[in-house]
Amino acid sequence: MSIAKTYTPADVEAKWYQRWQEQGFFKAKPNPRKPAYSVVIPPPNVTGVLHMGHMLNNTIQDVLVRRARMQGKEACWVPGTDHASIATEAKVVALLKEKGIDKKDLSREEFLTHAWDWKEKYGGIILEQLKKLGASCDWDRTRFTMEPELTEAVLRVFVDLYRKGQIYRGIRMVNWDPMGGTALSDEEVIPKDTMAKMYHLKYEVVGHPGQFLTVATSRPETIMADVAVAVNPHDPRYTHLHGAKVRIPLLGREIPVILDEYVTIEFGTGALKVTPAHDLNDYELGLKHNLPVIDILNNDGSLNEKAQLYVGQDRFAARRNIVKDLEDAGQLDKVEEYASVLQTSERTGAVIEPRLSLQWFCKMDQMAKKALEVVENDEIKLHPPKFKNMYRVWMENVRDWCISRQLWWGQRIPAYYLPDGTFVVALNEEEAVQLARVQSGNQDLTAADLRQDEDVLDTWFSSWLWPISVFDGFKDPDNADINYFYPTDDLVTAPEILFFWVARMIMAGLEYRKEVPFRNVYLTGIVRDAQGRKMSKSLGNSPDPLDLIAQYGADGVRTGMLFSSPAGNDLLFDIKLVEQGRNFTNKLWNAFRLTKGWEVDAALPFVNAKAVEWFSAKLQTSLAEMDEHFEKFRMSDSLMTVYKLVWDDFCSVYLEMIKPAYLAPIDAETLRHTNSFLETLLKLLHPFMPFITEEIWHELAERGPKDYLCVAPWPKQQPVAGSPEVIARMEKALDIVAGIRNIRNQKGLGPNKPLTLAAKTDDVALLQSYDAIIRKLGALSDISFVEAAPAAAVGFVSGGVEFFVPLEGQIDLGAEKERLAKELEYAQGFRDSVQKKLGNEKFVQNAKADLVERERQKLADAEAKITALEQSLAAL
RNA sequence: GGGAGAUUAGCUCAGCUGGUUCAGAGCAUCUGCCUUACAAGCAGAGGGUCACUGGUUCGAACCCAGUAUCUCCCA
Repeated sequence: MSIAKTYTPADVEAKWYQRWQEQGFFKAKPNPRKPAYSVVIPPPNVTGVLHMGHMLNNTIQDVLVRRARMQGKEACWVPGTDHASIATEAKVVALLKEKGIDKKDLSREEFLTHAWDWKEKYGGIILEQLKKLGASCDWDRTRFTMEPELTEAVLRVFVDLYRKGQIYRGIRMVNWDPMGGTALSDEEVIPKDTMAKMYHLKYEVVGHPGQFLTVATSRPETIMADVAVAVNPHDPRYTHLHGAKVRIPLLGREIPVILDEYVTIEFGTGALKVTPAHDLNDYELGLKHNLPVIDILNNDGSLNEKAQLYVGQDRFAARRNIVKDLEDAGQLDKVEEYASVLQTSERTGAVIEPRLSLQWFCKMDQMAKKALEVVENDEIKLHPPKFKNMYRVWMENVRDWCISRQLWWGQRIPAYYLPDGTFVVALNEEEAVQLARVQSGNQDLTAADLRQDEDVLDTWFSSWLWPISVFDGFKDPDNADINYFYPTDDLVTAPEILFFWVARMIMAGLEYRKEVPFRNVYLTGIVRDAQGRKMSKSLGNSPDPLDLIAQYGADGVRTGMLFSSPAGNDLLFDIKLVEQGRNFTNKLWNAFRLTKGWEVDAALPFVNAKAVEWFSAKLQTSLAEMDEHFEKFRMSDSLMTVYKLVWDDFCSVYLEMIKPAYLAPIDAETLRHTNSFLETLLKLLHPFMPFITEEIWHELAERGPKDYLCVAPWPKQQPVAGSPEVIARMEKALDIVAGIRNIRNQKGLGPNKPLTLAAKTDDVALLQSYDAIIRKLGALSDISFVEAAPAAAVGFVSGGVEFFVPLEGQIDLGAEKERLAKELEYAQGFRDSVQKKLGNEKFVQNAKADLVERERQKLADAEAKITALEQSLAAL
C-alpha cells in the first residue's frame, strides 16, 4: 500500500482548484433547462486582505453555492470588490505621506492617478486569497464598484432619484470627521464609552453684577457659539431668571435665557447652554426658538474667526486654554468627571464634530416603508429571525441618508454649478451644458462656465446597487443575465451592515427592479478569539487565514470555522476547532485508505447484508436531516450530522463490521456497497470540504473527463420502508457490544482477548440475526443462551435482557451484588414514577391515547427487568 | 433613558405545536489501550435543582408574571 498515512492537503488543493477552473465548473450562464441559483459576494474593500471574518462569511457562501451546483442548479456566485471611498483614500493619503507627498499639494487628478495606480497594484489581492479557500466564484464576472459600468449605474440612479425629487441638497447637522475632512453617515459613527469632564461655567446675569447663572458643559470651547441658555420652566431655582439675559464669559456677548421642558432639571446644573452649530439637540432647540446659528469651527476642527478667541487653535487645544482662562477669570465654578459617550469615526478614529453643512441627501421614508414591508411579510427572510425586530425598529426610525462625502476617491456627484450659483444635475458634462442653457436662458454657456460639485458619493451609494449592477441591470435592464439571475437567492453578510447595506439593497431592488434583490439573508456572527474578544490587529489575536490554510488545509479550516457557528451567533474562534477539522479530513482519508487496500475474492459469499442494510438506512436518515438543516440555514448542524455519520457510523461501526482480517480478501458484493457508500459520503461532504473529497473521488475509480465530484448530483432522499426498525435493531445489538466492551475495560482485558457471552432471553431470534456482528465487534468466541446466571460471570443489562460474560477467577461477588442492587433500585424508582403517572386519572383521561399506551408498555418493561434482576441477585 | 434578545454539562450550542426510558450533541475531562486504516487514533466512563421566585396545568427546560445577570440595537 503506497497511500500516505496522513492526508497532505498542500499537494491536492492547488491541483483541483485549477482543474475546476479549467473545466469551467464555476462559470454560470442563463440556462432555461436549469433553475437559477445566485449569490452576490459582499464586496470586500479593494484594499483589504483576508481576515477571519471573510473566512467565515465566504466559507458559508461557498457551502451554499456548491450544494446548489450539485443540486443541478445553475449556480452563480458573483465576486468583486468595493472601492471603499474613505478607507481607501485614507490608505492612499497615508502611503503618499510616507513618500513625503502631501495630499494638499496635489490636484484632484494627480491624486486620483496615484490612487488608481495603487489600486491596480495592490487591489484585489483578497480575491486571489479567496481562491485558496476554495471559493467557487465565477471569476469571469468579477466586478469593482468604481469600474466605468458601475459608476455609470451610480450616476444614472443619482440623476433619476434627483429628478424624482428623492435627492436634495440641504443644510443639515452632520457627523463631521475633522481628520478625514468629510461628513459621515450615522452608521459610520462609533460610540465609545469614556470618562469626560463636566465644566461648570458662571454666566453673569445682565443688569445684576455679581449674580451668576451656572451652566454645565463638556465643551467649554464652544461658548463663543452660544446663542442662549435654556432652563426648564418648572425649575424653581431659575424662576427669577425668566426673561433675563446673561453674558458669555470672556466674550461678554449677551444671550437670552430661554425656557424649554427639554432641559432635564436634575442633569448638571439644570441650565443648558445652547449652541446650535455644534450640537444636534441644540440645533433643534435653536430652530424651535428661532435662534441664530454661529459656526466657529473650520473643516479640520480648528476655531475660525467667528470664535473671536483662540482662532486657529484646534478644538482640544482651545478647550485647554479656555479652561485655564475661565479659571483665571474666576468663572469656572468646578469640574467634575462623568461617564459619557464619545462619538468617533469608524474610519479615522477621530472624535466626531456635530456640524452644520451643505450636503446631499437621499429621502428614505417612502423607500424604507416598502423595504420594511417585504421583510415583514417574509418575502425576504432574515436568518436568524431575531433580526427582524431590529430591522423594523430601524426602518421605522430611519432618517434621510447623507450621501455626499468630501473626498476625491469615489463617484463624483453629477451636479454642475452655473455662474449664477444655481445648479443642474446631469449624467455628463454635455447634458449638463444643455440643461444649464435652458435653465439660465443663456445659449452661450459652455462647459467651461460650469463647475462640477467637488464631493463624491458615499460608498454605499454604489454598493446598494450591487445585486442589480453586477448583472448590468441599469445599462441594459432587460438583458438575459439579470432576467435569469435576479432576484438572487441568498445573501451572506454580517449583522453590522444590515442597515448600511442590506436594507438599502432592498430599497434599490424595489425601486429599480420592482422586486426584492434576494430571498434569504444569512447573518453571520463576529469572529472572536477564545476569550470572546474581537479580533484585532492591535491585540494580535487574529491568526492569518493563509497560514492556517497552509498548516491545516483549506478543508480543515472551513470545517473548523463551521463547527461552532450557528447563524447570527458570534464565533469564538479556537485553533482547536481547526485541528478538529484537520483531524476529520485525516479520518476520511484513512477510511479511504482502508477500503482501497482490500483485495476482492469473487468466490466469497456476501456475509454483510445486515451491516449494509443498516448503513443504507442510516445514510438516508442523515441525508434527510442534512437537507432539513440546510433548508433552515443551519450549516453547522448539517455539518455535524455528516461528521457523525462519517466518523461514528461509517468508520467506527460499519467499517469495523465488514473489515476482513488482516490481509484477508473481501467479498465483491460488500466492496461494491462500501464504495458506493463512500461515494455518497463524499457527495455529502463536498460542499464543506471540496478538496479532499474531489481527490478521493478520483482515487476511488477511473473517472471520465467530465466526471468530477464538484458537479456530481446531490444525493436524493429515497426512504426505505422499515428503516427505523432496522436502525433500532442494530442499536440494540450495538448496545450489547458496548456492554461487552465495558466489561473488558473494567476488568482490564485487552480488546482482543476472546470472551464468551451468555444471554438470558426468550427472544433468541433478534440476537441470532445479529450474532455475527456482535461476535465480531465484541471479539467473542461464542454466544449461548442460558436459563439462569452462570456461576462465575459478570453481568450487564441491555434492552431489558440480562447478559453474562463468564470470567473464571476474576469475579468480585460483593461488587457484582452491589451493581445489581443499584440497577434494581433504579428500575424500581422508574417503575414507581410510571405507575404514579398511570395512577393519575386525569393523565389517563387527558393525554393522547398512544402516549398512555407507551407509558403502559414502559411499566411492563420495567417490571420484567425488575424480576430478572431480582432473580440474578438471588442466584448470587 | 427606550427597545429587543438571551440565561440548559467545564466550553460552544441543540431541544420544533408543553407528554417517547427522572435532559441531548460536539469539544474538553477521566480510565485503559501504539489492537497492522487512522495516537490527527481506538474502547469505555463520569459530568446538568435546564439563572432565581411564584403561577397556569394531570404534567413545565418549554406557557405566564416578577427578580437577577449578560448581550445587542437606538437615544
